[in-house]
This record gives sequence, structure tokens and C-alpha cells, in this order.
Amino acid sequence: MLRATQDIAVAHGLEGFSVDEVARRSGVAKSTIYRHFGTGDELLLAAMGELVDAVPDADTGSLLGDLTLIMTQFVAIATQPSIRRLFTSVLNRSLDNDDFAALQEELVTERKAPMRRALQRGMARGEIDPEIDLELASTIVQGPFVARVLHERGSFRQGEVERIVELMVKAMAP
Amino acid sequence: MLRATQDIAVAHGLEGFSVDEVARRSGVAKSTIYRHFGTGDELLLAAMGELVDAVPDADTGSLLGDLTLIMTQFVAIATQPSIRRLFTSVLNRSLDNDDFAALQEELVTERKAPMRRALQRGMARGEIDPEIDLELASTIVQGPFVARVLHERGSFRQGEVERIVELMVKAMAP
DNA sequence: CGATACCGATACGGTTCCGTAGCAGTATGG
DNA sequence: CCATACTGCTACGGAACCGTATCGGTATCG
Repeated sequence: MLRATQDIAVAHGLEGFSVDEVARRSGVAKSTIYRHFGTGDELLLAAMGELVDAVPDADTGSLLGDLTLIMTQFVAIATQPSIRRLFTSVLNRSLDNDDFAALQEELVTERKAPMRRALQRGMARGEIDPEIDLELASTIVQGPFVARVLHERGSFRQGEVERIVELMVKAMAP
Repeated sequence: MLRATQDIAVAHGLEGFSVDEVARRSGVAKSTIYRHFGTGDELLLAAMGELVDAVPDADTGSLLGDLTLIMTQFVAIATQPSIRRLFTSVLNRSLDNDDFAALQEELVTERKAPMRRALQRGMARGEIDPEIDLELASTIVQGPFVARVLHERGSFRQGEVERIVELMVKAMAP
């Protein structure tokens, strides 16, 4: 059931999900679904919770290297239509539903964790102005990528990721 | 009808919209709605199209001033829950529907126009590295704000807008 | 006055959901 | 072997949509 739910959500977003559809795809009877998950939303949340995976740390030794690596990975993932589909619909539903809001926050937090550590290391090395709040800094670094991918539904040309990261590093320099 | 549609969309997002609901609110018979707009989506698109208004230009004489003004306005608008609600649901639907994708692109383009002009003036004054692509630059400047508001569903503290703009100006400097 | 055009009210058929209920089959375990 | 627990199948009632159709009323214009 969880698997079928994930498949649907990835392919068609949360809107494509319905208990009937899960029953159809998984071959599991609807009654069984309701026995395990009291309601459709609970199944959906459980399935989505499984998709939140920890992002491995990236430590190349330089701030520029770390951020480039992190954002390259981010772009590789976030430009996939299915991922964009999923994230956008979670974001959309999070405005009405606190449970989905929590899920969305978890996704964002998990995604930002390695960035935060990279920034900490960079600050320790003196590559970042010590006045800068690291929470703000991570928002700033991710900002252009989030805006391009989510907001403008665009992609990136060759070398563009690196160029943007360079500019952000320059912005945060002491 | 358009008015009722806009009210619904602003309050509950595109998901809250239905032809029946518009009929209820507006006092207009459903048959009349279908006579004027062949389908529900056409009504919705027409109503949303009316909400796309030109953003006035901002010319304070300095790049920092212009961008601060523009982004302050952006934040004032985009942090309103109803606007966020609306934009997020348009964004969500734009992944399935080309008409809504066009609408969403129009919204983004319109919103970015004054920023682009401000950047052009800034570059003419030598405040921006001439190597930088202005399209990319506007994405970069807006990025942190878009990320904070849409992606992280957050707001801004006192003086934070100015601080972010300063950093972005620094990033783009020659 | 009368044709034409527009509108409101209402109902309908069809689809897709939701969550529940009843009933029969199978597996497990004391 | 038999009770207990799970499961599948099927059907149901209820709700919300969609888009269409019918029909009586009004208003505008020649």
C-alpha cells in the first residue's frame, strides 16, 4: 500500500492519490487499507514520511567545493519533474493541513542540514563573514536555485550552478 | 462571476473553486456561467488573468535603493497568506496544465520586470559586474525571498530585507 | 406588438471520491 | 481441530463535481 501510494504521489502528485486508486494498483482491498490506516490522509502521510531520507554530508575541504557539490545534487534531484511535482503538491497542501505542513518542514530541514554544516565549517575557516546568521545564509545560498526550479520552473545551463555558487560565496565573504 | 471566482481563489486557492460554488456565491445560475465560459477552467483562467497587474517601476537612483524597494514590496505582498495560497496553487496546477503554466509564467514575468530594469540601470552605472547575465541576476536577487516565503513558509524580521539585498548587491558587484 | 436574446431555477446523468458493512476464504496457533 | 485474526470481494450511502437540458420569465429592439 505504501509503495503504491508513493508511486501515485511521485507520478501525479498528491492530487492523484485516492484510496480507491491505491486499492486498484496494489491489489489490496479497500477494507484492508482502512483497517491499517484509519483514513486516506494517514496512509498518504505515512507513505510520504518514508520518502524523507537523510542527505549525506559533503566535505570537500573548501566552502566553494562543498556548496557546489550540495547544490549540484540539489539541482539533479529537484529538476526531475516527478520530484518537482511531488514537492509542489506537498507545499500546496501544507497551507491547509498542519500534518502536511509538518511533513514539508521536515523535508526542507532535512535538505538544508548538510548545507548548514558546510557553512559552519566555512565560517570556522574564515571564509564567511562572522556577522552573518547561518540560517539566513543557507536560505540565501539555496534561494536562487529554489527560485529557478520551483518558481520559474526552469533548469540550468552548463556551468551555471558553479557560477551562482561563486556569487553567493562572494556575497557571504568577510 | 469573475469576482466570485477571484474571491474563492484568493481565500481557498484554486482547489476551492468549483462552478457550483461560483453559482452559489454570485447568485448567477450555473447555466449562465456555462453560456459565457465554455468550461470551468476557462472561467478560472479568465478570473486569474484579471489579477495579473503591472508592477510600477521603482527608480530611486541607486541599485541598493531600487532593489530594497522592490523586494520590500514583494515581501509585503507575498507574505499575505491569501496571496501565498493563490500563487502556490497556481504553481501546483501549472505542472499539469499548459494554460495555468502560461498564467504562472505571466505572473512571474510581470513581477520581475521592474527588477530587470533596476538591474539594467545599475549595470549602466557600473554597480554590477558587466559579465553577469541580467536574467540570472534577477533570479539571484529574488531567490532568497522566494525561498523564504514560498519554500520555507516563513516571514522576515526587521531589517532583514535590507540585509539580504545588501548581500546580493555585494555578490553582483564588479 | 412580437421576435430574439438573455437569464434564473431546477433537475438530471455521470463520475469520482469517501468511509463502512457484510460475508466468505485462509492461515496461525493453542 | 477449532478459535482468532487477517484478508479479499462486493456493495452501499452520501457527498461533491461536472456539464447538459428544460422551461418560464424578462428585456430589448425593430
